[in-house]
Amino acid sequence: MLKHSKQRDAIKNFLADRYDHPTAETVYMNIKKEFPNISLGTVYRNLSLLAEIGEIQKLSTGIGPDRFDGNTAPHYHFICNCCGNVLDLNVNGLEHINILAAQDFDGEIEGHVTYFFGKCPCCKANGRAS
Amino acid sequence: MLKHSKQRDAIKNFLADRYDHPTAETVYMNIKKEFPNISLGTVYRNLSLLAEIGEIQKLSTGIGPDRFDGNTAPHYHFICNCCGNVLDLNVNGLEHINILAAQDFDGEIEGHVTYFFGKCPCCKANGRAS
DNA sequence: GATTATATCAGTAATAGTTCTTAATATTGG
DNA sequence: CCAATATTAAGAACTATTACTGATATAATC
Repeated sequence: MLKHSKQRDAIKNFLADRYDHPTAETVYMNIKKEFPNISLGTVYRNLSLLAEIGEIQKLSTGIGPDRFDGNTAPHYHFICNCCGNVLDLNVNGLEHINILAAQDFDGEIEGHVTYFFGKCPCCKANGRAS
Repeated sequence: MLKHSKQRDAIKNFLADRYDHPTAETVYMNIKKEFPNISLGTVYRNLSLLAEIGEIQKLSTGIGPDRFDGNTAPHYHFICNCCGNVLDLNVNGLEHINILAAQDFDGEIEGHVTYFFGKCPCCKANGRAS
């Protein structure tokens, strides 16, 4: 049974307003402005809980700490090899790749996770190296 | 300047013979049979080094520790939601998804990482739940 | 509204996975 | 063979995350 909590609300609302996929640490630092006594453990617990019930998305990019996304609409993510920023990426026509994957596979494909890597618009414009 | 090392060779050869994507810990346990004094740090350092120069692949699935794959030929990976095993998956027609991703994107897509999730053939056959 | 059950909390300790440091050893170019 | 230096083993340190604790907040029941 799930009880209401101000801390959890604040975490969810904070993520809903951002598009930069903050880490647990960043969420913690920011929620602290509103709840000076909140603990990092509470932030982690609620982020995990929210991700589990599908109200936020957890991004495990393999580079640094996990990141969180308040946007639950289906979309993909791009990670800049150069500056490390994580950007939203709308990619059409990728829905079918589960079917492609299932072609020669005896198990059951239920979903996939894809991260794109490269140079973000900013780093590309400034000629920075990957 | 890269010097030759027996330990690194052993790690690379070990991975070349396996198709189960072992973790650093598993590599360590096995190499220990041949080099009883090898240290876990050495295993980690060489795995990172080998991945960096492209002689093995590092898999950061977001679930548990990183895994390593001696097969450098392009292929995808499947993670069983049920038993956690990581399987190789050959998926045709996925080469173009970088182009799809680049469509509405001002940066530069250099690559992607995709993990498929679901029920492996074994868990499916045994009717296990995800 | 008071009572009760329990989910959540803050604070902190503990863990997992990985990287770093150090002094000794192994490899290679000259 | 010798000097230069990459690599090693051992263990400390570090980062990210989870677990434990007793206290507090929330919601259901009386």
